[in-house]
Amino acid sequence: MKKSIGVNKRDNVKEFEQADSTTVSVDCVVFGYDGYGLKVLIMDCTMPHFKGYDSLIGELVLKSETLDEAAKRILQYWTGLDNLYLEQVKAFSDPGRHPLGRVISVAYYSLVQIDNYKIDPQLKDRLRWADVNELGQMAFDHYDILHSCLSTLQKKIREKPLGFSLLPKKFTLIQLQNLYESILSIELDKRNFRRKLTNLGLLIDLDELQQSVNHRPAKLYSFDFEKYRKKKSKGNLQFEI
Amino acid sequence: MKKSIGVNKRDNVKEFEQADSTTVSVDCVVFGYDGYGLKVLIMDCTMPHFKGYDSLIGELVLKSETLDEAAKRILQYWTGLDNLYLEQVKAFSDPGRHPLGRVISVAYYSLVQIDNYKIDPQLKDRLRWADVNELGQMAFDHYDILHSCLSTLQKKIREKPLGFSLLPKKFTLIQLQNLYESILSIELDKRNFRRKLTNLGLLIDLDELQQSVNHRPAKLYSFDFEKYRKKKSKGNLQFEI
DNA sequence: GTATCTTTGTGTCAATAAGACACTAAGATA
DNA sequence: TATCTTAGTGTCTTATTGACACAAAGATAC
Repeated sequence: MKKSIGVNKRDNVKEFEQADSTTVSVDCVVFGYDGYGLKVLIMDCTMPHFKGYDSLIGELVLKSETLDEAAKRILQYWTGLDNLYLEQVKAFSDPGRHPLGRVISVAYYSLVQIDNYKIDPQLKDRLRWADVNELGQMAFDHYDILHSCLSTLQKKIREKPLGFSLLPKKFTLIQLQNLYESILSIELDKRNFRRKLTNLGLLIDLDELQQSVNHRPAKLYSFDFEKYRKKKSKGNLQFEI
Repeated sequence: MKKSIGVNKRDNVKEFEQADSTTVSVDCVVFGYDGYGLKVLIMDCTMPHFKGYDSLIGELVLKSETLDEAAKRILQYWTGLDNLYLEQVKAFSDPGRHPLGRVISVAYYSLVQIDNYKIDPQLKDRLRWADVNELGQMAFDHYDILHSCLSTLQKKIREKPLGFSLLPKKFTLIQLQNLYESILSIELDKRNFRRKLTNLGLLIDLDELQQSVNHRPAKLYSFDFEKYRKKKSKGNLQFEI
């Protein structure tokens, strides 16, 4: 092995200027939950190579912005929503992943309260909520990106209170349980689940009942984000489901 | 909000061709453990802006390779080592992070058995093992990158058998415990730690004793990676420390 | 070869957490 | 008022975690 130069490229300003340059994009997996299953916001791809294929929401990154800022901008543009939970997952970099040339894409996922959100009418022929399990082949490597984000979500939702970003502010314990069951594809015991949740001490009992159901209405709760932050900063908390 | 175009940039070939392009690099946090503390392989930065600063091992990414390939190439170049544990952590993208222009850097960390590895004599005036805690200001945003990788390591080492990639193939239980204690900055109970490890059933008792210690020598073990893979694929395993 | 030194290696009990399990209570509707 | 549907609750068993102290093995010095 030769160390012929003894400097790495970064050290060398000239080599830097001649460096391979790349296009960078952000692709965003927008998850939503409608009470029945986990949904993803899917776009109809119009690019010639993948015309008609399902794709994620994504755009190229500008030189002047961070990736987080790009992801926020893209979400704002396509959903009109702001202040969503947003997390970087992984960079995808197969040189052949984009038919027009080298594009490295950084994947994010984000969580939306699906009930509070209506797809912009101007975009409604290009955007739809798809069931996670219904999606097969997609444009680019978006299927891989989606499933990579899904496994990250499955892991993180057990360690952090992400589930509450997918539910309405007021929710029932059964809705919460169903959410976990459908995201994790497991069954949970109702009583043990409730014991765990109430022992956490982070749910606020709103003393309100569910409306317009044709059976016994369930009690409504909300999640105490403030208390969660406090407990977490004091270090005496491990949220785990 | 205007949806004036109704297509995102990716769909549009012309816009793609005019897109902002970026330089992408990989920075690698190479962790090692010498029996006393967690070490990082540090390079002496020669770039004018950061002359003499500590930096991580990094290079620009080529157009023809994936990020994983770039990371492997960089590690191979600087350490001569191959087949190291390697994991992508996060992309760093502050537009001002590199003084020569826009460079997005993707951080990796990797694990080295420090005893099996000698720094190439040709590089030994530029490379050194530094104690994680001794490092302060570094070139670029490498201090942030280092600590981001460190927290990922701290989390992952409790869920996956990464510790064994930092130890010699034959190790004692006390070495293993010390490793966990110094990476996690916690104290562990000797008996409880051993109970947990032996209950995992993944250690091979080599029926050998430590050599050249001036006290009672400890028994040597090795980790049964094969059994780990089997158990993991059958799903009846949660490695957790 | 005996004494001393250093580090290794081991077991139990109490407290806490997790898992399994079935019926009554509440409100809606006919 | 009866019936339907879903909500909400408690106990027992088993598994896991945490706290804790001393004898055993080999190295070394005399």
